[in-house]
Amino acid sequence: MNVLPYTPESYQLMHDGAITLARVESNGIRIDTEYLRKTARRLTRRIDHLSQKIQESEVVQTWKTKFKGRFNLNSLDQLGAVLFEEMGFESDQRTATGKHKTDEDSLSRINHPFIQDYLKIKTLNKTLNTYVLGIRREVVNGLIHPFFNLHLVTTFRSSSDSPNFQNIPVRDPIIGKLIRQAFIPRSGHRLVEADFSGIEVSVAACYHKDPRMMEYLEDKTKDMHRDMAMQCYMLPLEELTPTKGDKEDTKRCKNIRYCGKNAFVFPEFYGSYYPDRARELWNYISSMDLKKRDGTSLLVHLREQGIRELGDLDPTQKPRRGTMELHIQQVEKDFWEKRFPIYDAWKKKWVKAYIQDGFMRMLTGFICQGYLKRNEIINYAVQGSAFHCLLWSLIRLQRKLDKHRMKALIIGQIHDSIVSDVPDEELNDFLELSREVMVDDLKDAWDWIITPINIEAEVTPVDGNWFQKAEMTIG
DNA sequence: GCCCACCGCGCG
DNA sequence: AAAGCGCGCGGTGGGC
Repeated sequence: MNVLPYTPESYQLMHDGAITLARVESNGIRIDTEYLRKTARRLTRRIDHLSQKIQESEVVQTWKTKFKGRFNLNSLDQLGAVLFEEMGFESDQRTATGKHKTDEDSLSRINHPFIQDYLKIKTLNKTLNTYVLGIRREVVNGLIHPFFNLHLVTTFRSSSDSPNFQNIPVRDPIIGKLIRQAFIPRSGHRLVEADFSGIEVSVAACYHKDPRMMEYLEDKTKDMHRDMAMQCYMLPLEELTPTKGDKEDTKRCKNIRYCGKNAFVFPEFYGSYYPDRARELWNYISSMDLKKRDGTSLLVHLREQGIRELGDLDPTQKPRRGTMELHIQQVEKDFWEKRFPIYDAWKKKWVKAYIQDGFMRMLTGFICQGYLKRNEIINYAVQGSAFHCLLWSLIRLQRKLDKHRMKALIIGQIHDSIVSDVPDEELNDFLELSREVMVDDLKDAWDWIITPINIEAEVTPVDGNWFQKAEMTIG
């Protein structure tokens, strides 16, 4: 049986959302085109220089001999053939269609000086082509006008294109700085980014209502990501509690916590399982240089705890003793059976109901149907409703800005955050309005939100740029 | 010259 | 029993 994919209230949200986002698109985002021009030149020079350098490498020599006139440094197919068929490097990693994988993870296992330079060139090319040139191409009268679509995504989230404003680099500080310096406020303004903290975790909790998760969300002294990082890396709490005023140590703790969050907690929520978790947690130790306060690598620390190697990661074999694989298998079991059994039970119940009914209804009234995999059934409801919290807030914020005849402009949206271009003199009012809408009004409007909602705001200096955003506490 | 599948990678 | 969710974009390589 087919069901209308929306209820009247969810239809209204899409309708109001489309109208408000049209205004956001029309406002546009100011771009420093002169900076982009210079950056393009600099990047091009660096790429040329590095490309020159690797010409001497035996890999390129072999490559040219094999492919002659067809030689193309950007061809990953050719690179795979050179490395794995010609030069005899081992790889058991294959793509869905059976080709050798040539992503960063696979390539970095190859011990050859060429690889580092090649990966560097790849990153610089991506930065230049997708971001510097891609953004500059879209500038009209000093502004870009990214589209924010509401009709494309299966989960009823939004997407953005031309250019995509939802994937601007930020995780790599060097690349993030390079690109974000091009995003600037209008004269006398600041850029303000207001985002929900952990909205997907909160929304998920509104579905499953696991009491242990509720404790984590309600008690600000508790920290799930930190706790899981402790358990995964077998560290005492003390090792994850930064020494006050010590910036270096704060960063060390932050990095370990980051790995707990992004290599264990979120992937587990999305449906990953222990072999992949063990591998990523293990790789992060070297790539992020994770260490204890006294400077010993977590690899050494784990060895002292009896974990000497990663393991075979073969799902048909039982993990061996003394491996990270076995340890993380146990952490995973504890995670779902002991820590969050109610969450676990909800997942099973939710999937069973979907298979029985043929559709699911989100807390925001949107309806998903069709042939979905287990992980999709679990994740769609959470991802969609989390975004609807943002969309509802964006609509409401625009109404309040209009009502108060403010000059602040909403210029973009990134799934759980709102980006605005705000005159300096309106800053305090704007931040207060944002808090009012995203925290108070939202909870008043939707009584299914049974968890605390928190937001953070990051603000740039007047006439600064997006890279200079810094956190501002607004409750 | 255009279209498409695939791969890889940027973000939440 | 299965085993990471959602996007957009750039490049290659093949087909028309």
